[in-house]
Amino acid sequence: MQRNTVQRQIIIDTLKNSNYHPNIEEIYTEIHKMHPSISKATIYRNLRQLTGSGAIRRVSLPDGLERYDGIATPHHHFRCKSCGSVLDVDLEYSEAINDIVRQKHGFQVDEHDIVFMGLCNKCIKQQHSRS
Amino acid sequence: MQRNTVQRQIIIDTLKNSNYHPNIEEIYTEIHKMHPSISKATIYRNLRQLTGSGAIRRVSLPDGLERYDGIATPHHHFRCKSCGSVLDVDLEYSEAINDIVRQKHGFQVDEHDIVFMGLCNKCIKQQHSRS
DNA sequence: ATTTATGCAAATCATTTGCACATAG
DNA sequence: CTATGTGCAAATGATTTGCATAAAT
Repeated sequence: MQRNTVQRQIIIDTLKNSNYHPNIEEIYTEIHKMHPSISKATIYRNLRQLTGSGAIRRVSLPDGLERYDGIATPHHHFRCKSCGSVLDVDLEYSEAINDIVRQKHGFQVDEHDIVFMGLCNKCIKQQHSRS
Repeated sequence: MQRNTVQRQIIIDTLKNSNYHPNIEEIYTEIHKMHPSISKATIYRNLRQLTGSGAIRRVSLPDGLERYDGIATPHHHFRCKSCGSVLDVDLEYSEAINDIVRQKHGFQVDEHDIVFMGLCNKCIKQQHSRS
């Protein structure tokens, strides 16, 4: 049975309080400030475990480390090609699209993730001011 | 200027002839059968280069190695949670959804990837026969 | 009391890189 | 000829694991 350790709770809290989808390195750095005794191995083990149990979500994107998301409900992401930041997208999660794929291919479709790519607002502004 | 080497062509051909999105290990193994002198470093370098130039695509999925796709035009994927295979999804690529996100957030949205997850036909059958 | 989790360090696995040589243009 | 690419082996970086100890139930 899974236990409720101090370390695990700190990891969960850190993730819930972060809204920019940190990778393991960033999570470790953040936690290390207040709790320098928590090891990276523990963070790795817990992130894997929590992802498996559905308590948190992993966000896989081209390039870069895996990122983690404290929001467990499905939602979509935007990744800025310039600064690399990953933002939540306010777009209704469509069950209907799962059905379309199921009907076309016969697969059992449980979920889907969408990753949008382009330039974020900050980088658009910077590009304009540079010209 | 980029050159046209024998090795690069073999890597491209191998990818075009594969329709199941191999990872680097699988690409290497396949190439190694016929061309044992081609090194893994060369495959790494070329996959990176070809992805950068848009000649091939990288498919990033949770868990597992990066996969590569010889089809350069955007399309979506399905990943079987049971056997791990990655299949192309026959679903029209929608530019409209990019616009929706652009209008809502202000981002410049160039493209998006959708990954569906569930059980593939083979694994659905196996599940039934096991019961 | 027993099982699960932690911290550390070492091991493993994937990927990149330095370098001497080869080859495409 | 010269710039780019290759193969090899070594280096790097991320992640996992073995083990003794600690903590949760």
